Amino acid sequence: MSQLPKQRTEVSVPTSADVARLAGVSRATVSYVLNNNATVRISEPTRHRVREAATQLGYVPHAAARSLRAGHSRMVLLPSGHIPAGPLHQRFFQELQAGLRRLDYTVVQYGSAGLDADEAARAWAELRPVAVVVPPGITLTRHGTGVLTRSGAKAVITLGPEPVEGAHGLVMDQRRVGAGAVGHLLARGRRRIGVVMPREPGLAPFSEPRLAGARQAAGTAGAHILPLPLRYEEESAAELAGGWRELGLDAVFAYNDEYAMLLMRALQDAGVAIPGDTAVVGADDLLLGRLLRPRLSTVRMELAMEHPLAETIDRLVHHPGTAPVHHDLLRTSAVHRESS
Amino acid sequence: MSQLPKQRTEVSVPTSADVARLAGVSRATVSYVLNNNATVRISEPTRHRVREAATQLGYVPHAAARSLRAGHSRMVLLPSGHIPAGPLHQRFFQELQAGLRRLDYTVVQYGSAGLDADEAARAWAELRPVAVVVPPGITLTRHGTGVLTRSGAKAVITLGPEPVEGAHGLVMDQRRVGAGAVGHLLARGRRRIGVVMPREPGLAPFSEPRLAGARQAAGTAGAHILPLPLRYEEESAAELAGGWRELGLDAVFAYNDEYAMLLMRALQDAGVAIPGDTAVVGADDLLLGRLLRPRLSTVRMELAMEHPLAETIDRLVHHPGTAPVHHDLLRTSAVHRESS
DNA sequence: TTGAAAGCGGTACCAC
DNA sequence: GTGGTACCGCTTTCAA
Repeated sequence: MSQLPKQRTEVSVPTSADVARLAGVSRATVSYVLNNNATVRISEPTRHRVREAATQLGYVPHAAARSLRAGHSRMVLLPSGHIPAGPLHQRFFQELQAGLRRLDYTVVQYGSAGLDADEAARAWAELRPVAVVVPPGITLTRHGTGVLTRSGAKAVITLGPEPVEGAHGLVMDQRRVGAGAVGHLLARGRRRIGVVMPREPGLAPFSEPRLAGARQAAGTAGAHILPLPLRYEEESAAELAGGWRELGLDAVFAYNDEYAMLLMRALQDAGVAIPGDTAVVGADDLLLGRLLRPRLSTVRMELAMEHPLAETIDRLVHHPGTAPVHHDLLRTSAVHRESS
Repeated sequence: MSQLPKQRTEVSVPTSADVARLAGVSRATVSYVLNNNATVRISEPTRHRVREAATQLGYVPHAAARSLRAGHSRMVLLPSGHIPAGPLHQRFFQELQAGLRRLDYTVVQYGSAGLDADEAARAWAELRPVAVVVPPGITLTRHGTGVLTRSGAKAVITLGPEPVEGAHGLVMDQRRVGAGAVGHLLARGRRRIGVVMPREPGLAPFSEPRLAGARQAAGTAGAHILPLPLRYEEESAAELAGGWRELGLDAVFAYNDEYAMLLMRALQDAGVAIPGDTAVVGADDLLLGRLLRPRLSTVRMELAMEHPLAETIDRLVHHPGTAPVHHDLLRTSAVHRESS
């Protein structure tokens, strides 16, 4: 465009060469000093000059250049979707992140909403992460797993409801949630059980298996299951509650505590007695559910991990090639309160 | 350790050189073809052979190498903390992310919990992002801003309650929330107003300014403000409610709807009439708040953005050096329901 | 139309 | 102790 000798309006970013020049040493020395390389002995005055120069220039090493040279990164990639995580996942990721940081990994969440499964896997692979942890709600295919491992990922771990071939599966089988809720309702003598299916997009990876689990539990007992689509809005709940008696249900598993609270209020407003006419069970054991009257019965979820996931990942990184392992981590327990 | 000639158990990751070799062309040609470079004409047979080779090898370009060569990345970094985002922020980030993706940026969240402000800024700078968007709850210092811009970030934007020198501030002044709540309560004739201060760590960046805003609004009207520490647990709420009458309050702004629901239940259980004895106001306008009886009054929050943030960022990236701009985006409106 | 080669920033081997 | 230098994977200029 311009004939000018390359505009220099932007102050150029200092490199290790700049530090070397200012300190009057070579780039090699700069690298040794700043990385506290123990295999080589550098005199104290030199070390000082290098550090001085680095801080003076505001030098920050270039992670990409470093990992390019090293041939590997210490980045653990967590694809993230658009689903607001429940309390279980929040705690889980919190811990995972803290654990990985302690082991000196860089944890990065990559927003993958709106990409199809294989596009997404390719996009992740471009970053050359050393490990990828795919949360429930994000689809990972067999092909995607292949792309990731072939691009150098030492550990590909899926947390989704379904195991994926080639990836390690620390699976959280959502069917347990449905089964737990329905089991509880059956034990309390209920036989015609509605199961709320959120209409909100993106929740299907959770709601479908929960329904399947509910059906499974009901099947063996000869009980009846009826899916009930519901939007997370008062009008939708009022509508569902309006036709409630015609449904002939004596219980409902409401997907989670939030939908349960919504539906329970609508049922009460429609004159349905709880738990007299209909028992209501949620899931997640939210604090707010305990504030209702009647107090909301719920399915509590916990993760059964012998070892923190961060350490498992670290082990996989050091010993790759381990045959994929599949564990179901989800433990559920029905919590009986007053609504069932 | 071992004398073996470098274990080759791990299949090496295919590079553009591998693709070139397989296709019988040079690396340059591979780059041209795979990037659809329009400035150079490559024959159709060659293009085909290259693409063929790439898919056969499962070639995925190395993002770090690419941006190293290019001298810049298209990565927008979103540091993230450990604070569960409210509905406002969730929507906001959802939109931001989608918008940035449409403009072909790579959006990456970087877990920064447990790092001090300047360590964190340095860690972000190592990734050489082209832009950084710092959400409320993450501290960015003036120094941190300097580190980021000197490392090549074209846009540093803070969303925190406080503007930061050197960074663009799309500020969300949380004082408005407190002021809105208290203004509403004053208008309804309340004069002795409690303000719930969550004891949970990490919420101070929100709760402190909300309290300040409450004080400000009360000050001009000669009303009284009393901070009320509260843990998000039933016992803590029961304790607070137990000594309620001695506090002599006729209203409470409960930080947000969740704390409001918790406290309101405890007050009702302690025999405090709502809104008769004490008015309760939350914030966030959660659906669940509408399900209580009395329905929870709240402060609704919205963002007033003329332009989507993604486009603003894109503009800043193309025209850096723009003087930092500070806008307060937060618009609040008190929503009167039944609890006040 | 294609290829050779330089160079982005950092690390580590090998000389001196 | 310290410096020279090759190289990681990719893009792009310049020549052929």
